[in-house]
Amino acid sequence: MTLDSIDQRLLAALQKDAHLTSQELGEMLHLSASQIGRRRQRLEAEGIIRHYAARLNAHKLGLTVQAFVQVALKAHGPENAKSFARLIDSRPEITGAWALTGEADYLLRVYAEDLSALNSVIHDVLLPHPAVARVQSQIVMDQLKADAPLPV
Amino acid sequence: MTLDSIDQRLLAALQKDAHLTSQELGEMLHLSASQIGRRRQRLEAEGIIRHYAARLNAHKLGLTVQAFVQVALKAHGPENAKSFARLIDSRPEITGAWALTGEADYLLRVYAEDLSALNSVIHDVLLPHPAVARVQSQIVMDQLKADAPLPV
DNA sequence: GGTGAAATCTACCTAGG
DNA sequence: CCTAGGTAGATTTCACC
Repeated sequence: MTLDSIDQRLLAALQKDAHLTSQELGEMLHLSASQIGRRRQRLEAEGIIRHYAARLNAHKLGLTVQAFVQVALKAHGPENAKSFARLIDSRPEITGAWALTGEADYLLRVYAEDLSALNSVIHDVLLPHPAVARVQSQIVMDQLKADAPLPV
Repeated sequence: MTLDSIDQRLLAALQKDAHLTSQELGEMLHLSASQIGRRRQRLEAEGIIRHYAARLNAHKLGLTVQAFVQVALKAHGPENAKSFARLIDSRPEITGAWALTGEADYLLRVYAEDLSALNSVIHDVLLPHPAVARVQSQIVMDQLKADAPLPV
């Protein structure tokens, strides 16, 4: 359960490149490949490593517009919240959604092919939903850092 | 360069689980393992697949607080922006940073062990920086969706 | 689309503190 | 008793056909 310094460096390395072999990791961390494999299995079994994922280049997929959308709901009841959560789940272009403290209820991270597609998400998906009171979107002009590894 | 339906399903699958073997993917997509391997290599070479990364459980790492911080800079010059970008780069607890249209200049995604650690980032890291005019933080109360796969 | 050599993973075994 | 290192069989990848 407790992570020693080798676990921490192992997690840092696997967050940068999940395809590093136990051999390579062993050389980096001065440990045998078999021990690396055992530690990795333990970290997976404990759920500290949730899964391994391919990271794609959004621009090369044609997703040239990225935006954050703040959404306020009409009433703060569990009914509205559940209905809104189902909407979020159903839209693949919404890749992140968080309930926040403060004035706006939710923050959404949205990818779109162009500005018109982004506006379509706002006007044809979010605003027509009965639980949604108002939305405000801000377009990403520059991405200084994105989905960086968690500090370990 | 252009993606057919198999490429799209391949990318969707690899975003969910980067450790799927060519054999398994071939069975899912009704294609031979060698063809899957070739397509994967092509997608990597074209940069559509940027890399493979382990995804960790923030809570199990002790990072129980997550927040979004809006930052306004004092002046809109390249000097201030560069200096601020260096600050962002140097802080591992800031895992995302975007320059946005609208009133606030930047949106930061921050992980911290507790509220006091989050406040330390705001008061000891961000506010003392000469380029920073003001910050406003909103804590994540509920994560409906996080780092979902890109739509392909 | 298929094949085979090389690399990799994983379960098991042994040694040392 | 727990952690580290080594080994063999099964699996996977990848260059070639």
